[in-house]
Amino acid sequence: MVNYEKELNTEQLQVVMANDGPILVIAGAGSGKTRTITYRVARLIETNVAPECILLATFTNKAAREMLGRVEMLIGVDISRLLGGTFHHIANRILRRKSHLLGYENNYSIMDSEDSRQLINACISELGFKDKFEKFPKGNVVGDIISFSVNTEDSIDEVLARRHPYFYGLINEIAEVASRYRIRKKELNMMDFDDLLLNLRRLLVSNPPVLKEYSERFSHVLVDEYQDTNVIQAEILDLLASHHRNLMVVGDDSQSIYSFRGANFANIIRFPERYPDAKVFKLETNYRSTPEILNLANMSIVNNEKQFQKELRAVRAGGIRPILVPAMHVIQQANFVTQRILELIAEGIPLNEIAVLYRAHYHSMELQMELTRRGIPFEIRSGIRFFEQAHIKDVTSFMRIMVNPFDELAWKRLLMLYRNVGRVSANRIWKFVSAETDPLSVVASDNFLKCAAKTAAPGLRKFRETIENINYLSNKKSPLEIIEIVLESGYRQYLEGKYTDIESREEDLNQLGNFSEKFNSIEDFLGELALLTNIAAEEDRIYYTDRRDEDRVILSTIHQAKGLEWLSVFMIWCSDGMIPLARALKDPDGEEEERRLFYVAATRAKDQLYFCYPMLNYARGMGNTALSPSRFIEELNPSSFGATERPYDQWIVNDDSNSWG
DNA sequence: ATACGATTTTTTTTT
DNA sequence: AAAATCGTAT
Repeated sequence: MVNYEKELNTEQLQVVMANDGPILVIAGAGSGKTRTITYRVARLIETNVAPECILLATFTNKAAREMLGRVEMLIGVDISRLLGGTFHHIANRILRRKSHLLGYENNYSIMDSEDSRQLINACISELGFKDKFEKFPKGNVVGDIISFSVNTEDSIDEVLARRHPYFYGLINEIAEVASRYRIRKKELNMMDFDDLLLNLRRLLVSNPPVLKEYSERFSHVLVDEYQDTNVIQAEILDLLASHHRNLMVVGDDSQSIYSFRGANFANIIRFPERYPDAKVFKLETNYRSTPEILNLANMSIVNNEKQFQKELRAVRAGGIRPILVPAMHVIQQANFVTQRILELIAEGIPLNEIAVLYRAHYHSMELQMELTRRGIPFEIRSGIRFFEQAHIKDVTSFMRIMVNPFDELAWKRLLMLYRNVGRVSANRIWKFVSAETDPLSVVASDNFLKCAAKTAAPGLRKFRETIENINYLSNKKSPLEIIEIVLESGYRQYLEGKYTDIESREEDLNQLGNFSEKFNSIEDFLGELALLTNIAAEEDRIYYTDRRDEDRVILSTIHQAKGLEWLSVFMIWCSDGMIPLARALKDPDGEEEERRLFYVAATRAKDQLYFCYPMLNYARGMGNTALSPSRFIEELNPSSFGATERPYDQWIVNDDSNSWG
């Protein structure tokens, strides 16, 4: 038996022991939110709730896995039947069994953002808008507009007016693209990320027996990071919990930072209105940060108008005040951070207890160079995702056409890998093979070689060879085997010709192969692929060939740092225009959201917090421009304050060590 | 007409 | 770093 009284504080214990019924938990940063949910799940199971009757919605799949792992450790019960993960994962799990009710094949594939961008671009070309208009928005921009409109349930009209007034004149055309995109997805039996949510809601709303089945099954629904849910996700939860009404949502409105994808913290603010009988708990004791860090974070967030009243109390002993470090320019900023990291290492702080946070991926460029130069190992948690890298998508495309021979996007991607096969030939070949009942077997025919230009024939022959190797003896090959075959049949040479870092790319493919072994079938594997971000974050039990230097400094966007903590946190590019990001301020609620982002970054730090910004920045076309410190820092230091009242100290770096600037 | 390589532009955040 | 664009070669 777990000793709940001993392992939890009073606030947490009340939540864990609360009776059935709707529950809202407002949990400040570092207040033991994850711990509370974990113990609540353990408690439910100890009181004889079957694991398969519990639903746990989290922000990342990793978070779910970690919590469930801890539950198993606590109570020693097998809970593999408990459904937990992101909304997209949960939706996928349910739709795999039920999507035929909505007119999909159950083997639908999930599009990642690249797939979706390409398909939208195709729609734009097919409709002739690319030639007709001087400046028609690109696929990714149209994709953002469509997605935002779906996730907020605002019309395309409203989205354009609010976020892209520049394209307002093209409203009809954009709506036409959106509708064509929707039709094409359906024809291809594909769902994008938004479709997973939309279709789950539609399934539950339009099929009473399905709603009955799941709402009766899930006697307890628990949700983490509720402040970052959107309307559709909130409705899905309401539906799934509609029978038993045991819905527990946990979140912190001050940490709502995903409004760009439709998250609306009105969900958490209005929860008591939707569930008038909801019990409301607050976790306000912060175990993570020193009072100095917390003081700064609290002083910052009170500048937001829209928020729940709450007060985070520190329990830790006093430490040092956060430190503001103006640097001359970007290079000096990188030098300072690197220098300070070396000092921290010398003081005995482990590398993985140090993080550098920033607003946008490209803010880390100079620092990466400097860390590399000084030989400090680091891990980047930003930028392109593992499964979206070209070589990963190339190889998995072979698997995709094996599983679904009518996967147009995969076919075209593969064909264009070969010499003298471009967009036009790939289209022609696709038209030819997709007209057949078995597109894969026509690859062997003579006509296959002839349906494109003569110059393309050698490449197509090579493609045919690879397909034949994969289908050799008509054995169904595992992902691992397919990767090996693809590499052996010429892809390795292709990589060598195209990239400079082939070793690491081949290593990626090996990792992909190992990772695929965790799945029961190639279909399962492909089905989940698009929902994963990177292997390291998703699967920590994977075997790395080399774990020697797993101790690394973390470089991450603020968004990806959510929920994590480090002893020392550096926040770089703290200049106005970068945080808040100038572009984000176009939205009327942008400034408050950016302040929440600043708050999230600051509350990641346990002991030490550094804000750095360059005073001069070289911008293309404008030469050197002067930058001011972020308004979020300025507002902490009103002129009425003396130096001791200020929540931070300031350091002057004198750096004459380089002549680059 | 098509493919490809060189050049230029462009980066918010993510399932 | 990656994608879009442009010019040249086949």
